[in-house]
Amino acid sequence: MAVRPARGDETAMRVLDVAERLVQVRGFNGFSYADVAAELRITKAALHYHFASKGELGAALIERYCDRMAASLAALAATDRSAAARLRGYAALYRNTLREERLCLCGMLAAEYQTLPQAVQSGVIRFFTLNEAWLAEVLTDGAAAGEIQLAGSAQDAAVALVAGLEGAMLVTRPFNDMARFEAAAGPLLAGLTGTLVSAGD
Amino acid sequence: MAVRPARGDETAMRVLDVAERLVQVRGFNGFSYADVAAELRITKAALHYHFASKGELGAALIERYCDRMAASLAALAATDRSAAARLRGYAALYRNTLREERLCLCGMLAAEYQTLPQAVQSGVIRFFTLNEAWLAEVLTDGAAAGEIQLAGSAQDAAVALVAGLEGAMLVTRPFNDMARFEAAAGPLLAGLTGTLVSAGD
DNA sequence: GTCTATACAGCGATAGAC
DNA sequence: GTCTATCGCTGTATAGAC
Repeated sequence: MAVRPARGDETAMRVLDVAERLVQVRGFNGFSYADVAAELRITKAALHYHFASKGELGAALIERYCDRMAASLAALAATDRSAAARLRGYAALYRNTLREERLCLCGMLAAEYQTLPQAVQSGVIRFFTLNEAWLAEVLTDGAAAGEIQLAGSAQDAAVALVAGLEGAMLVTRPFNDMARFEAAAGPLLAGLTGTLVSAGD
Repeated sequence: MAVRPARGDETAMRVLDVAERLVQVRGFNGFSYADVAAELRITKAALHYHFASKGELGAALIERYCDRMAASLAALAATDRSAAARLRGYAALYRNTLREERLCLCGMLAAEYQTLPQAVQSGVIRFFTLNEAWLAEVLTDGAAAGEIQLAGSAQDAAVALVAGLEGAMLVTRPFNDMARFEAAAGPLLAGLTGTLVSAGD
């Protein structure tokens, strides 16, 4: 089974759905094939048919996650005209994930990074690089249009944004209180756009 | 064995040293009694004498970590006169941890939160609360002295600071490049103090 | 593509000797 | 306080029937 299962492979997709949620909630070292199999009412052996090893499953998870994120970013760029609106839309992706009591898949995997199979590690790197590249472009455009005030490079600001949002999810979930996320995420955008952004924007 | 071992219990302290590093590097679900025992050249059974269960070990880890953090914060408050200097000192605590390729103990545990024994979960909450209370006081004092510009409440700014620093560690370690940490952490302080803070300050 | 059955290592934890 | 020995369970992974 390839890292990227065929789009029509319904069982493989269901496996990815369940495993993705389990990683986002419990971590890569906090779930097992047995957990996925039980939820789908199939056997562990059937799982291994679709994803021979846990590392392969992890790599496929990131692959799909990156694809979907790239699609979300493309949609954001197509919808929102202003850089500030694109950034608010970007933050909303994190907010919506946290609302389901999940962390970002790759934020979770970043914590467990030192224990991950090599293919999963490089996927994590790819995800962050992808995000920062998109953000840096939005920030560069916004700065050129006078919408965004950059203190340093656009790339550095992109890194700071991703770090801030990942951190906001991380320290919010134990308290189960979205107000903490807003307190942590708000200043990230406010500092760039020079505006106060209220919760839910 | 109590959650807080006697200060003179040398073996227990060595166990905590090793376990702490293992959790910070690999996570609570990424290390085992066997790992600790092998490193200390004792048996798993001896470990269980000092910490009957893994949950008890985890609780003791946080207990000591909170004590040490409280001591560091008290030392910072005693040394640095300005609020900005205290905040820089606070950020340096995170930087120094990351330099050893470790995450914050409780940042790591926050990622794994949903899988942790209850006693460990409440310890994580306690750690963040402790940090935010200290930061909120520094920020309040700094605002009163005109050193700090707060857009919202001091408590919200404290939450944002902790989130930003935890996130900076999280997204830096996979890249093994401290420049990423500086890019992510710099704006956190700059936004409060109105100054650009260069790496290493 | 899914099953039963199983291999084999590792896990947290305990009993009891010293 | 540390040991040997072991328990019961779960982990990932595989073989081979259907």
